[in-house]
Amino acid sequence: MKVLKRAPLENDPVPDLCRACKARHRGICGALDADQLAELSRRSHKQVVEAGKTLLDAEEPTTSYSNILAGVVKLSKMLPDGRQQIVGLQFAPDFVGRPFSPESSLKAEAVTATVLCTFPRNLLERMIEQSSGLEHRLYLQALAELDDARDLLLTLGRKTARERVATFLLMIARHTPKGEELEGEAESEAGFDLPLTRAEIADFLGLTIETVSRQLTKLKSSGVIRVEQNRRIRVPDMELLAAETGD
Amino acid sequence: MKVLKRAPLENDPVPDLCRACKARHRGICGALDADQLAELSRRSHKQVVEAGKTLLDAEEPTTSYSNILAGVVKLSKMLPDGRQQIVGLQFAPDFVGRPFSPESSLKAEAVTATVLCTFPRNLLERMIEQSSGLEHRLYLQALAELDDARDLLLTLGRKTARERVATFLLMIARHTPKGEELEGEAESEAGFDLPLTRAEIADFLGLTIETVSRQLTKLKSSGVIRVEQNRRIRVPDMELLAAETGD
DNA sequence: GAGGTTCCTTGATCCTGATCAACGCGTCAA
DNA sequence: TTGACGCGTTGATCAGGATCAAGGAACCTC
Repeated sequence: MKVLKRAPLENDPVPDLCRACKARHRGICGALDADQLAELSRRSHKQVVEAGKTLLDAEEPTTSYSNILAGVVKLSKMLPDGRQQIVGLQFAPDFVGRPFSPESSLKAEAVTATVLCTFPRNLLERMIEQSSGLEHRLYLQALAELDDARDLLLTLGRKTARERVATFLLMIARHTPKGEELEGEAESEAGFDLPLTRAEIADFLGLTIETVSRQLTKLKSSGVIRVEQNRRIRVPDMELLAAETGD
Repeated sequence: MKVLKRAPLENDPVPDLCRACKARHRGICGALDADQLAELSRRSHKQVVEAGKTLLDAEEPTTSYSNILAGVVKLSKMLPDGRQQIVGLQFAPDFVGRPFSPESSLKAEAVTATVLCTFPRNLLERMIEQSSGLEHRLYLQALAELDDARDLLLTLGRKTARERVATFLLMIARHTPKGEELEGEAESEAGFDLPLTRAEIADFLGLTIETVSRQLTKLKSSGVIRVEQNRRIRVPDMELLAAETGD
């Protein structure tokens, strides 16, 4: 769990792997030179966190950032009276954090068991100043997150409950890596597991638990999806699901 | 309207002003060295566009970016059946464009008469490669836009119609520069003009025209705001308005 | 195996905001 | 002057999704 205090090896066979987590920080490591990578490796640590673990808290000073190696992280905002909205979902190999702001205005929380490589905030911000490649990677991710957020805005502002649920299912299907799909698929049937509970899906889509549940039931009886043991979804025909999203 | 073909002057008294629009591209020019600024100036042109003018179109290849010098620009997305959602509002001195994507997934349109300084897309993308300072400025703006988008997600996902309208009014109030406020204010009364029509406010808030109109009427009869000639809003007590936003 | 807890589904009812419709007002052109 | 048009308001009604309520299934712990 703690840092590997290994000195940088000039002849390291895999010089672009973080030595702490033994993985390539896609989007981070690739932009660093050997010295920077060595320093980042020294001050990173790999951790496996369980579902529900808070990574960043709103109104709390941020002390560390992470890269997601596996798992799903939700970003959420809350109103004083407790109403909650999930404003983003992040998957490997996303970077988790809000650079250049002493505190995040949102909460980042592991949705599933999640593998992270974590490093100090001020180290990253120093490296950004040194390495324009690093900032470029982060900029590209911010632009991608902005695109995602605006897609979700369209969903929340203008789509019906059924369209929202279909949009969500399609999004998760697209984030399920090939090879992690479920077995035993007839023809080109797609299958995946939902990483979120019904309550979380509701908080993502601006709906209630009951509405999410009912819309899933309706999509099931329309033959668009099959649902097995709550979390497991099968989609006989992706086109059919896509036709339900409204766009 | 067209470019000023002036050679860079070493002893220019205001070297950080774009020579085309005679303004500082806040967020852009400040990050450039003298040569870059000269080139940008040469290939920029200042233009005044009227309300409704499209700056960027969804699914169309992007050929130019702009800085807003004055006015308001809306970013919107549309569903095939015509439902529309405004996913962002931009004010001076924002940069308008989506770097590193050949085409935008959204439409950018002037909401009011707007003054722009416009330059070719590929020039900017080349300068980003040369100047890490420039990319840093753009990254900061993208992060700010991301924060805005996520605030709006909370509004669309979890707030009531009344809260949404109050949130919108407060946002416009905050974007009205001091000094451009309306005259004749008793005590610390705030006043401003709405840059958007009711239909645009509705598209921003995920509501209908009628609901926006009714909620404005209700805020008026509650004494939170006064409305003069449709577009002019006065807020006797900002705290009272803020208390209506839900956060 | 009893009871608790979490997660999910389903039914009944309610209510917020959408929809449909009419009208007022200002502007512009014929 | 007249009518058309854009913009906004208001009223009547409707409906989609929220709320309230109950219960089932899986998984704990004791």
